[in-house]
Amino acid sequence: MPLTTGRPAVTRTAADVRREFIEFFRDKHAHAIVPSSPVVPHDDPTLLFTNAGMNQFKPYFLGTEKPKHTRVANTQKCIRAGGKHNDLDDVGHDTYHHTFFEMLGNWSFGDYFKKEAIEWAWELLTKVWGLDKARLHATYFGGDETEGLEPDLEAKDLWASVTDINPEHIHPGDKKDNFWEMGETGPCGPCSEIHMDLTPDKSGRGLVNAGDARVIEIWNLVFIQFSRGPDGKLTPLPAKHVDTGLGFERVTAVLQGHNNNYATDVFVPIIQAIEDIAGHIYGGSAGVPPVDVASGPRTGRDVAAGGSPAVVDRYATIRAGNMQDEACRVIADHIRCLTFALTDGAVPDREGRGYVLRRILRRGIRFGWQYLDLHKPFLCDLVDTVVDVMGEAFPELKQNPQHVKEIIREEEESFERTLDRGIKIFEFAAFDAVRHAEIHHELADEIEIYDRNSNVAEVRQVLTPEKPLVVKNPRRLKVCIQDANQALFLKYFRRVPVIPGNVAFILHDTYGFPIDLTQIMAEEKGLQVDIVEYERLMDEARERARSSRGRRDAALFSHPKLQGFLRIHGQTKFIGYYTFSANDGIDCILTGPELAVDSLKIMEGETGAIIISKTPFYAESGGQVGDTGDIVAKSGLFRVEDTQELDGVWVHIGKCVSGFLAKYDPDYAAECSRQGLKEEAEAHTDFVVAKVDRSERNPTMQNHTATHVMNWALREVLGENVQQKGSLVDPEKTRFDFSHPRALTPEELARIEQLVNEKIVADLPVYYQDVAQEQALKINGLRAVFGEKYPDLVRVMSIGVPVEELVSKPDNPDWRQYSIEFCGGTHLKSTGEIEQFVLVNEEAVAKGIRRVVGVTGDAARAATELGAELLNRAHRLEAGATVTAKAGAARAEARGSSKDVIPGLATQVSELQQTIAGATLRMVDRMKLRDAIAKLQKIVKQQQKADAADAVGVVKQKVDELLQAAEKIGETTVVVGEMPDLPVEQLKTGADMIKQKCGSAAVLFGVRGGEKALLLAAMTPDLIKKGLKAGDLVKSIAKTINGGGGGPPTMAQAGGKAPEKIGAALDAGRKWIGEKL
RNA sequence: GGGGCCGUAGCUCAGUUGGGAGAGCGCCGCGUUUGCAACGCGGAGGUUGCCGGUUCGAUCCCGGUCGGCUCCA
Repeated sequence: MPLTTGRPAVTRTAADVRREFIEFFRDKHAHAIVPSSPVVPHDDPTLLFTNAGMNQFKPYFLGTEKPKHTRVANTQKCIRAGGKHNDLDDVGHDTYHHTFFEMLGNWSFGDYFKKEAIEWAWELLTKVWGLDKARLHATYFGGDETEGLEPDLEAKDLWASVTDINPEHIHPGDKKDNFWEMGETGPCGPCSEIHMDLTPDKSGRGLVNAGDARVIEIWNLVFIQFSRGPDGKLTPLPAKHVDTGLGFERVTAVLQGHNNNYATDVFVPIIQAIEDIAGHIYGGSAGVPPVDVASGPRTGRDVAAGGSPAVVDRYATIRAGNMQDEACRVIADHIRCLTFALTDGAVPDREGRGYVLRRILRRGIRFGWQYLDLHKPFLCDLVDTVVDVMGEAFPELKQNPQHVKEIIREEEESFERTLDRGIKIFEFAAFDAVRHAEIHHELADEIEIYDRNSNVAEVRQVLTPEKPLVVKNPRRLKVCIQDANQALFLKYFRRVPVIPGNVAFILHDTYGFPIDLTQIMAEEKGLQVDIVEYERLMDEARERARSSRGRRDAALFSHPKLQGFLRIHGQTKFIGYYTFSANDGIDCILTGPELAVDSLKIMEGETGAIIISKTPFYAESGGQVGDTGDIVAKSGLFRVEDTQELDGVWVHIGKCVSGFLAKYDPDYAAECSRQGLKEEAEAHTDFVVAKVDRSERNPTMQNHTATHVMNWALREVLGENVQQKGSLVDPEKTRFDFSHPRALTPEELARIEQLVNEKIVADLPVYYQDVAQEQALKINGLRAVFGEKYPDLVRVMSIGVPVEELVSKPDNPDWRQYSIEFCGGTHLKSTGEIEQFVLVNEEAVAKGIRRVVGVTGDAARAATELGAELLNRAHRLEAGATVTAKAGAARAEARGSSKDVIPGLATQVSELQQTIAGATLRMVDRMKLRDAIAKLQKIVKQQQKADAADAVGVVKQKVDELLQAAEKIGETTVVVGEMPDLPVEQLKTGADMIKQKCGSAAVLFGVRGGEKALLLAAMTPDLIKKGLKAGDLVKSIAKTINGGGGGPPTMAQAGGKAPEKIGAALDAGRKWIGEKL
């Protein structure tokens, strides 16, 4: 099946394809080559993963940034999983869906357009790569009446005129296939796709865009020429762009003569590595000559290396339904995805993109586990192969593969535990289901259920076929896991020979056991899963999650109004670096539930957002929170609670707290004037004053500048490997996440604090200046966030040395002694204004990532003082406790009794602990306090133990005394008397002693304890039979001591608030016993 | 962002109308046995994650918090 007409396909490797694409656009058509952006978009929280080549060029299309080059080409690593189009479940099942893939692309930003894009694509495919023209089809946008869009005849004609494509191979396509949009609004335009016909006889004409695997799309040429406004209308763009995407894996497959991406040298080495680990032969022996016994069994290597054209490549064979092969494909795909994602800084986690990765990872493990019998970590061992295959094109893979492997290994081990647990639960459920079926069919019509751990048959329950048990509370499942006891199965499971839906659901929802694994395991045992019920429960759970969401930010981000606004008014001018108030007319007022209503006015009590053309309010960015403050008009006051920036527009979100504010609109005002609405007219021509709340902004600036100094100090103390992973700066604190393998020691924390405070004392001036990115990146010691994308002109901030000096001598080694960062945030004039800095927390947020929290100024002072005071308190307690413990021991010996040697120590320690938990303290102080409290708790424990030992002696003595004074009624000893104020357990032991000694005894103790009274009663079994129940006794006399009580017949207690009535209560008790006996 | 589950002895975990904290394994001691495996007897080991509330009384009920697991968006 020759797909090309040029030189033999086998000689062109994947690396050749990638290189030839790049060379073609660079050398022949003057494109600048840019590196792939990371697959994890650190700067775009709305996007899970980079899922298209255009992601990094989005600002150019939107017009918010100017491109450096007008024509660009590259290969972009992409991950498609977890987001809108989630084909995770198809991966491996077919031969062309991937979680990770490369997108080759060429772009024009207002440079060339349709003609060149079409001409060059055709040139590359047919002339350079020699693809068979008879197999290539092109599509163009066929127009759409509802949109009022004409067909893209320009593209159609170009195909016919600038290429030599068979005119019958040019097909129109509808809006779904041939009109591309970036989102609800924004740049869009018709596109033209190139499809490859893989049918043996080149008869695939009719299958273009039919979703048939035999004719696949390989290249999409998008012509961006419109912008869709918020009203849904399309307006032509002044600058027209080209955005193309050529699926690297697909085109490589085609060029190597395959209709199967896994047969290319992109995947074969990985599949071979899997074969070696699993001992499975992919593609089986189909078409492979018999094994040569003398040279041993064939391995994958032989075939790939052999390259004998006579042999059908078994990596190209698809054995439908062969799950071992499918597992190999799944694993090969997933390990590529994981290696790239982890390399670019993502980490498997239980939420967000980390969760998507975890799912991919687990899917890989599961396929290996289920179909290839790989029950030990194996994915981690495949990382090296991926690095071998891809490391040349993506050198970042070679940086630290060991790290990637470790993360994967740990995940594999933890999933193994999950599987183990799930399998146990499943097996009990399965056993139960089978068991019940048998009972139902073969055995008696009545089953006795015995209590566990009891050899004597104590019948608890009798089941009959007419009275099946139904699971009332499926959570009780765990009972069955621990007890290999059939009685409990019967108790908790339905009598049906299927795995109940709720069991399957809980396995999935709570224990993370994949449903299809449950099903497969059930099939193996000849059981079924109640999948209908399972799905119902899943839907229910989904509905719960869906109904309870709704975030303002998300709504705002997707708000189409702002896009339209941007075009009319342009970007907001931020003037807040040096000024804190501005005078301007209101450009736009947004109100309504999702800020969706474009209003003329905002009234008192209404929440909404205000947009003005210049503002001193800092919008949340670079970790610094948005400013708060007021927007003041003559007619009213708007309180700004948060400031956000969207594509260059500053949005002041808050509430109108008095009067009203009106949009600046002279025309409307004139209209109002004509109608005699004077006040209204004034409001619409009023300039408002936007004032930042300094009481919040000042500490925020303190914290932000401190963050920079701290970032520098962290590297000084912990080394070069400290990479910023995130930060949050608000008026209260600075929170900073960075890569570091272990917890910080108290010494390190103290050293960091010290370095920062030294810089504060030195009162270094803060400098900033906009510098070309290229130039700025050369500065020695400059800190940038890994993976963050910066504009071409960056704001460089440096502390202690002017930016000009840095730029003039970028490689000066001294620069490492200064904090130099890219930053758009607001800062102090000099470090002295930070006043003081302390670290108040240090913790792990993910493997290899630590988080520190620091405070400045007054908060730092307060934390330091409080720490000193609490430490003082702890030390005093400790000193006191040690002394009194000794004295107390002596006294206890002398008196033979001691309830509490150090009065209130336990309470004081617990109070101290509570204070610490909620307080802002220096981390080093907190650590010291923790140690001190641990010591104190030890003392408390020792004391309690000693007390208990003492009490036993006291109880014994007291019991003897009471026994001597006890009266005897018949065979029964009646012991009624007062006991010392001891822990209840000790008193109960005393009552037990009496019961044991006497054989038949009624016991009633009374205790006076400060403001409380306690009664404790106990009865021997013979008396219970006679109707003397301890519970009844205390209930009947509890009211005497102004309290209440109860308990089982053998032992009961009551409490009350009248200790002086103990005597009376005991008398009443004595009388009660006497009457009953 | 919203759910679910778990936290009890060194380990694995039991423990329901709320009423004196348990089992198995492991550990220590003694015994049985030619020895091993095994068994028998005895013992140590607990702030029931932490804080608060309800109650005469909380491992148990309620609220909060910390940590682990898990699902959905």
